[in-house]
Amino acid sequence: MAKKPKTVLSLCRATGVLHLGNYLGAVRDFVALSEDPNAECYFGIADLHALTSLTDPEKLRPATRQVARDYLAAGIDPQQSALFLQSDVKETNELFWLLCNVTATGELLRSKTYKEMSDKQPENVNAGLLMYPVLMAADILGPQADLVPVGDDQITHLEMARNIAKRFNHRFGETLRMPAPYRKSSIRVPGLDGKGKMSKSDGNGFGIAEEPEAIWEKLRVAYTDPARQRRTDPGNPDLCPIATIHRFVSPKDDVEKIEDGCRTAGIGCIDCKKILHGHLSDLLAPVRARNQKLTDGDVSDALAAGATRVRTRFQETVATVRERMGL
RNA sequence: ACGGGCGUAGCUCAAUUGGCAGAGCACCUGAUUCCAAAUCAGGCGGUUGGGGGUUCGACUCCUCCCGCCCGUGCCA
Repeated sequence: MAKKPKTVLSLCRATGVLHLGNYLGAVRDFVALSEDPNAECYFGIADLHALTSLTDPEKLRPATRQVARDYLAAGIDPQQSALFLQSDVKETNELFWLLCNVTATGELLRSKTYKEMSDKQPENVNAGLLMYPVLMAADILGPQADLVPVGDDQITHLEMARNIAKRFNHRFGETLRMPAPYRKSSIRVPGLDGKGKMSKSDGNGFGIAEEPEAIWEKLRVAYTDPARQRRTDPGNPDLCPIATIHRFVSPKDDVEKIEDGCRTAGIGCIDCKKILHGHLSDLLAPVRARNQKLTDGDVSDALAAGATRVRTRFQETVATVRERMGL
C-alpha cells in the first residue's frame, strides 16, 4: 500500500540556542516524525514572525541561524526533510496578502495572543502583531500541510488557519487543504531556577549542544527542594526541578532510586544531580557530536535546499490561489 | 504636520528653589549549605536620549535634534 506521505509543517520561533526544554518538548518529536516514511516534513524557522517584537537586527540573524544549526545537530536530516527560513520563502508574503482578504478582522482583534502581546509591549503595538495569524496561515496553507505540530498556545492560531482555508474554499472553490493539529503529549521541563518552565529569556536552562562540563556548572547550582537544608534532611521530589527532569531523561530504576533517596535523605542533592548529569550526557552526546562536525556551510546548504523545496510547494498553491481569485 | 505626554542602572522608578545621581528588583562575589534556597556581608552597574545655551553649579531652566506614546489633521 503506497500511501501518499502526509505533509507535516512545523514552525519554530527564532530564539537562538535550543535548550533542553525545546528538545524534550518538541524537537525530539520532530526528529522522530521526520524519520517516518509516511511523513514529508517541512521545518520552518519563523524569522518573519520574530519581527513583530522589537528585535535587534544584529542579534536576529545569528539567533535564526543558531536554531537551524541546533535542528541539524538534534538530528534533522536535510536530505530527508526541508529545513528553511521563513523569510527565504518570498511566496509566503504573496499568499499572506491574498489570505488577508478572506480573514475577518474581528477574529484577529479577538485573538488572545494579540491582546497579550499588546499588553506586553504597549509601546509597539504594530499591525504585524495583529496579522500574525494570517502570516502563519500562509506558512501552513502554502505547502498544503496535512499535519501541524502545535503547542497549546498555538492551537487557536491553527484554528484561524483552518477558518481561513474554509472560507477561501467556500468562496473560490476547493483549493486549500485543511490542516489538522498534531499534538504530542506536551511535556513541561522546569527551569533550573525552580521558577517555572525552562525558557530562553529567563536564562534558566542549558543548550542541547553544550559541553558536559558547562552543563554541570549549571546543574550544580540549580535550585532544589529548600526543605533539604542539610544532607540529612528529607525532601520532596515533587518540589524539585532536578527530580522532574530525572523523570524525563533517566531510566525508571534511577528515578525510583533518587526519589526514594530524596524522601529518606538516602542520597544527597549533589549525588542526585550527578546521576542526572550522567544520563543527560548520554542523551545529548549524539547531538553534541553532530554539532561538532557541522560547519557553517552545512547549515547554509541545508537552508538553501530546504527553501527551494518548500518554495516549489508554495508556487503551486499561490498560482492556483491567484487564478481562483481572478488575478 | 500640529497639539499634548514621555525618555534617569539590565527592569520598575526616586532625586526639595537649580546644590555630591539614588533605591528596590535582577546580576556577580564571599559567609553559610551535601548543592541549592533563605538569610547576612560585599560588589558590579550611568555620556540622566543627543548637541548647544543660561549659571559658580543643570536630571532639573532655555533652544534645536532623535526616538516612543496619545489625540487631531493633511496627502494618497
